[in-house]
Amino acid sequence: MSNGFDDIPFFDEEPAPRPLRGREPAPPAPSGGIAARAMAARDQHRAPDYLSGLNPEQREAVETLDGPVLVLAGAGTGKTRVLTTRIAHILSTGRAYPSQILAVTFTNKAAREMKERIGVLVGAAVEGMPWMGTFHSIGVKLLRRHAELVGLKSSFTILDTDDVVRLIKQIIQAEGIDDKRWPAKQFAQMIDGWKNKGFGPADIPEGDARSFANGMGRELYAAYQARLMTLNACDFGDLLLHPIRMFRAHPDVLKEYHDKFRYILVDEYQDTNTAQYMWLRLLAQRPHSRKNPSPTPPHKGEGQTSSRATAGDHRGSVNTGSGDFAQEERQESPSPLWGGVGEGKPPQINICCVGDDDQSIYGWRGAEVDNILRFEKDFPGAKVIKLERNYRSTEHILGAAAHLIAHNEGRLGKTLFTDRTDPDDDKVQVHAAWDSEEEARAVGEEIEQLQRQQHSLNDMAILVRASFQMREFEDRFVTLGLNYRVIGGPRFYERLEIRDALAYFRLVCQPADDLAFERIVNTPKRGLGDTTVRSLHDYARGRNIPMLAAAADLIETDEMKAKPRKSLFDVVTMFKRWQGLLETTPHTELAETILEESGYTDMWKNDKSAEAPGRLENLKELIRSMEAFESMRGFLEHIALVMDAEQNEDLDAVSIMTLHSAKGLEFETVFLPGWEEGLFPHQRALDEGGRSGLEEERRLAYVGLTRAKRRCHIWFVANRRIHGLWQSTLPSRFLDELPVTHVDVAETDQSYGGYNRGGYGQSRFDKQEPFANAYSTPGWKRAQAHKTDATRDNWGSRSGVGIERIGYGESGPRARTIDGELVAKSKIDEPSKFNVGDRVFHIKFGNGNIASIEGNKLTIDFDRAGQKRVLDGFVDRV
DNA sequence: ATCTGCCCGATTTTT
DNA sequence: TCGGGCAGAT
Repeated sequence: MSNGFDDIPFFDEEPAPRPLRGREPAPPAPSGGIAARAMAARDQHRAPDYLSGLNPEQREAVETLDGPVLVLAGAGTGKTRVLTTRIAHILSTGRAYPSQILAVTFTNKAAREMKERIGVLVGAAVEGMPWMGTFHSIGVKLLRRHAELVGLKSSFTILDTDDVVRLIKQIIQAEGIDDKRWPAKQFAQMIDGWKNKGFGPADIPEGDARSFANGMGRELYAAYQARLMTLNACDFGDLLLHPIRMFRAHPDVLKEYHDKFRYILVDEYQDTNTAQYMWLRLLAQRPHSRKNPSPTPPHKGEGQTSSRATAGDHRGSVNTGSGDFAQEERQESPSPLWGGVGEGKPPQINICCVGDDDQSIYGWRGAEVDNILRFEKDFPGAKVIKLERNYRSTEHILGAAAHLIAHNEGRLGKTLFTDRTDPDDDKVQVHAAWDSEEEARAVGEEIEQLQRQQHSLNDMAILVRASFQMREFEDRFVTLGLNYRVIGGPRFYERLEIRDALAYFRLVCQPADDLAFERIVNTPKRGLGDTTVRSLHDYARGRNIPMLAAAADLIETDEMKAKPRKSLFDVVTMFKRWQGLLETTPHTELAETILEESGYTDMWKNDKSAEAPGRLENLKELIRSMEAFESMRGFLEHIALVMDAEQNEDLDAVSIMTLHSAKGLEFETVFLPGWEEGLFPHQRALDEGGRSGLEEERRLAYVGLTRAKRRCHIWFVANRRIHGLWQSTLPSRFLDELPVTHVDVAETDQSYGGYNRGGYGQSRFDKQEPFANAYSTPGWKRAQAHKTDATRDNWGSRSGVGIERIGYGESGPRARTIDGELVAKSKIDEPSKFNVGDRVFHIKFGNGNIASIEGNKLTIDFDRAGQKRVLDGFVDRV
């Protein structure tokens, strides 16, 4: 079973015998046994430290250890605290050993954080929790152990997206399909989508199979899987699917894990996809008692080795099965796996899922909100605990967020509250700006203002919908000399030189890694061009051997011309040498040797381009980061799964990131720019996702709002450049969905873009408290009074050009028409009423002369503001 | 092999 | 509009 990859032996994981409550034939509930009663009594008088300070709901979530539990944890309600305390509680009550707890998260960051926080509670015991990690890292662990059961060797490599795309491209080309017409990238996404749903090649819906490359979808997918097998490689999806397949095919193995995992905890359950859901179900089920319908204490079944997985389980293995088994399982809720009707007490499943349906924002990448909505059906008798007491934000922020999210249907329904009210708290501020440049400028000023009041930049964040919005803020902050950091930009591991170096290391550790081979065989240049690689490739494929092995063969023959043959000989010899050093030389030293001897570092040393020194620096950094690992293999494992680079924490800087990457974070002050129709909600979400797309966007808005602890500023602009074209935009419908009681329409002392809602203010979605009412607040009225005719002309409906649609591309069936609303749509064909040289006045930029005219767009040299491009509606002749 | 010019596309992102 | 990717030329 153990294959030498894991240093933790599987069967020796459990510490020396010590009576476990769970192993005794005692009833599960703490109301029964003597020990339990004693514990309950003790709890009443002297609850353990870690329980004090929990509110009643949190405490219930921590202490309900028996049976399925769903914790609906709203934003800022102490979710992580509950999760970590629950684990501490399980451990300290002796319910399970650390190694008997399966705790799954989505991201490495979450796993790290959880580990840290449990460490604080239980000390070194956290080190004994090998089954805490991401779905993928646990999947890898399972697979390394049982690789041979799914036809892999335990040394398999994990391919990242880039490798996958290159591989698929090869396959598409090998099939003689035009890879221009049928892009590999697109197909990689399709495969990813199928894998998210748990579909193997045999399982994909006929329509899907047909829609790619004239019906070749299924064949290509199968060819891809076959190729992965010969490469001894997995993609990310396989890290989930292979274990599922293995568990289905080998109930005995599954049973080992059933017996092992006494408690399962899942973080961010709303983000699970179908494959993850199936994976969890397999691990959480207790099929033992189906054979034996009489009520069985959960942990009694130690000796029931005869029990097997249910027949339903064997249906369609992931790769070979037929039919849509994911779908089938879906429809069976409550599933017989959980102990169906008339079968007596359902088997006990100590699974605890924590999540928030209102923060489900990853539907587009396969997450099924439905998993969380269906929890009670899936796990009959589940206890659902709502955490609604928020410890993060002001009442205004919570009020705004709650009112917004209430517009969604299909939610489990929570309302966050706080009892900390402070009359000094700011309401949520809504600001209008002329264009995105002004938006950035105004946000910059606001930040400087706060900075003058001694607020740390680290406490501020700008959360955007799409990353192109970041640039303008960056530009502005560079001008201002304001520190900022962009979170979630291009990553360390994605850099060319890092990927090259990793390819060398991969090939040393895993000689069958053809993708790595192809990447570096001619890097640095060795005169091994396309022709050589192609013949190597063909030879290797013909014999079904790795390319490195093929190279070793071919250099013995006269297949090749002398020059490439010599180069190839050198490559093969180098790799043989390095492989020999693998076990004897310290891995960091070996890494340096590899990069030196291969000529890779020299390649960059001889490169006189500006980036070269930086790349060399990155390579050094790469080797430095290897020091933390035991071996090169260990390092590669880490890099495959944990591909983030640490940020510089010391710097005091404003964070700029997307709303998606902000989930889980909090800041004193949050800026939410770009609340315009078409951008947020994003047009594509609307077009492709319809109603549910809109709801996901709304959840994204909810996530944005609830990141703020004390101050939240929302911005929308009148004009935004999209794909190089200036488009006039409408304020986001989400603004209409904010409650007037918690929101202020802010006046800025900048020139602002006043905005007249006209008939539009009648919210289309909000029956109760339309935000339009805010426009009768004193603040707004004052703002109105400042408006000049020039602005009204263009913001109002008088000039009546009208805008039919916003967003990009062709107008689709969902394009909105707002009668007589708003103007300033770019119109190239109509002659301008202005002439070059005209003296004009602009509300924001003052007086200037028209330098050129392009349709309704004017380039004006302003006396004070310099040259700007503006729409003709915004200026008047002087 | 390296450069140049043309064409396409253009949310969100983890593992 | 602007940048990345790729095909074709040098």
